[in-house]
Amino acid sequence: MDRLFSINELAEQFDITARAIRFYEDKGLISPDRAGSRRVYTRRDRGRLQLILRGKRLGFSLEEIREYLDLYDQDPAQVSQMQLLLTKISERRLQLVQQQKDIVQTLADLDGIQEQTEALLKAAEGTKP
Amino acid sequence: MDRLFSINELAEQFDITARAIRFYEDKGLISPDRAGSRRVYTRRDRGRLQLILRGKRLGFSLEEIREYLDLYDQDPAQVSQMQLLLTKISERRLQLVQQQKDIVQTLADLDGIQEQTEALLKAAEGTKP
DNA sequence: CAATTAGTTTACGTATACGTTAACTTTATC
DNA sequence: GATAAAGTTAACGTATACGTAAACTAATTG
Repeated sequence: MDRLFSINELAEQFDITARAIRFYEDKGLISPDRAGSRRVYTRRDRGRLQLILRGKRLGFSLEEIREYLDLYDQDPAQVSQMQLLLTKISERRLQLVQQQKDIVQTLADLDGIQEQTEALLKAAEGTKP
Repeated sequence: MDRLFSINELAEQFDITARAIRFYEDKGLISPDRAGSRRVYTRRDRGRLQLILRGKRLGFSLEEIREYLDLYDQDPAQVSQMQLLLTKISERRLQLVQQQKDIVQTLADLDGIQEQTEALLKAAEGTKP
């Protein structure tokens, strides 16, 4: 049940290139085991990759995503680091809430344009037949 | 009441550089009038700039934003273009809805990490005093 | 065992989104 | 009328996120 994946399997699953996955590794976002020289990915690695792609869809840079992944990895054993962690979380939260507002506004805008366009289409239908 | 703006006024208002604004013009996202050689921005131009920045916050490329702005500009007089317009709108809508889901999921993740961290902080408080 | 097939590293190339001088022109101010 | 302040174009530089080609190795398959 606990499958392992090759780099090309993951690439296919997520519709990205193996090159991209290697690049994320170069930048320290993911660290698969090796079997000899071959990269071997666990389900956990796969989950990380999913988080990376979600971060990208949200418009974050790979550097920002790396910081974000660190939030998950932090074993918050050291109290000194925990406050920093909470600070980063609330910063990230502010960005995301702003994005939510932007999306709501943009979807409303699109609604408007769509309605106008559809109305004009209907009017045009009545004209020609 | 219908103010005009210089490039540096706009730059300051939106906390970006004049260079960025000129760059958006180079890429065809905005086309201010000129007074001699100086760029002069109307309130409408200002609105466009706001849309550009919103698009950026949503992670769209300038090229995508240009297409998006075209949705606003389209005088949908030609029926043939209207169907294309509606198609683009629904494509954009799919992206934004996916982003909404991503944000909800990510905020939930952050909630989890934050709760855990705060619980650990409280436990640590009880330990040392 | 020859030949795919899959994977590896290294290195250079490229699109995007500006930053940063440089050299020049207007416009405003003293 | 000199000088500063604001603006202009042109050109080169830079960080990010990969694409692409080369040259190699290891594993599988007929």
